[in-house]
Amino acid sequence: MRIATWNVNSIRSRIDRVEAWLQRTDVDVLAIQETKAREDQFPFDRFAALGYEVAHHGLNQWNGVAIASRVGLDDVRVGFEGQPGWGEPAAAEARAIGAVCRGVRVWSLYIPNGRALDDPHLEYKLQWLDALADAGRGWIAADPGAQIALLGDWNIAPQDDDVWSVAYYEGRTHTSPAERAAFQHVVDAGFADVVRPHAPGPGTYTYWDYTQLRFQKRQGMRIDFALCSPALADRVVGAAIDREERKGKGASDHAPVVFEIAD
DNA sequence: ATGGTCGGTTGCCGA
Repeated sequence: MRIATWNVNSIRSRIDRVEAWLQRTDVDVLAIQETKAREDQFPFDRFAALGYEVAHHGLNQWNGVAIASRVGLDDVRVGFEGQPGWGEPAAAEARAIGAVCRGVRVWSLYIPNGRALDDPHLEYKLQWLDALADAGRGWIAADPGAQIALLGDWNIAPQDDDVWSVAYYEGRTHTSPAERAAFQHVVDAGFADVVRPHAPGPGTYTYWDYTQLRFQKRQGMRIDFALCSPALADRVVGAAIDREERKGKGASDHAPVVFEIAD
């Protein structure tokens, strides 16, 4: 079974690209982030025409997460227990949706950006990841054989090799010790990055800023990850980052990340 | 050359 995660940066503006990509890549499950659409705006029909069922959670023009599957989509969950809110009053954003696809509990996650080191959004990001780690630890404790995939845009580059320039990110979000520690909390809860062993760095990225010709200059970041529970990680037989999809007019600023598990 | 780019409830904010 082939599973992928992709921050599409608006499903409505990217639907032609997503459709073409699904047709040529043969993935069974796609976790999507930043749909930037309400439920009534999501192009469910375009996915149905390709044989994919979709569970989507979108509240407004921001965030938005979905799971498209052609191997079943059961027990859909919107958000996870303990997921922190944002705003005044604080409310849960559309950043997490889960579903069981052929026995695998798939989560599509859009971790808060953080915005700046001195911005309250950074504390929100850290709390969000700690809550996810706590929830994930509980899921594995309840069932050590659980097949769980935490997929998405984590907005953190865990290692120095994951950014084109360590110096550039000094004083910015995504590489700070606090953010890296928060990412590690999820790893420590039992979830392993199953892509890195198959797509090692340095110079291996999943995101390139639209500005400054970052893609053309190969100046990116690895911030999109597939973290799997032990039982699922044991089944992974391959993985790749589809850098080709970042090319050309109309591309998302993120590339799809794909991994394959043995049946 | 003090800039450059996308997206959407666009003339501003979030990424």
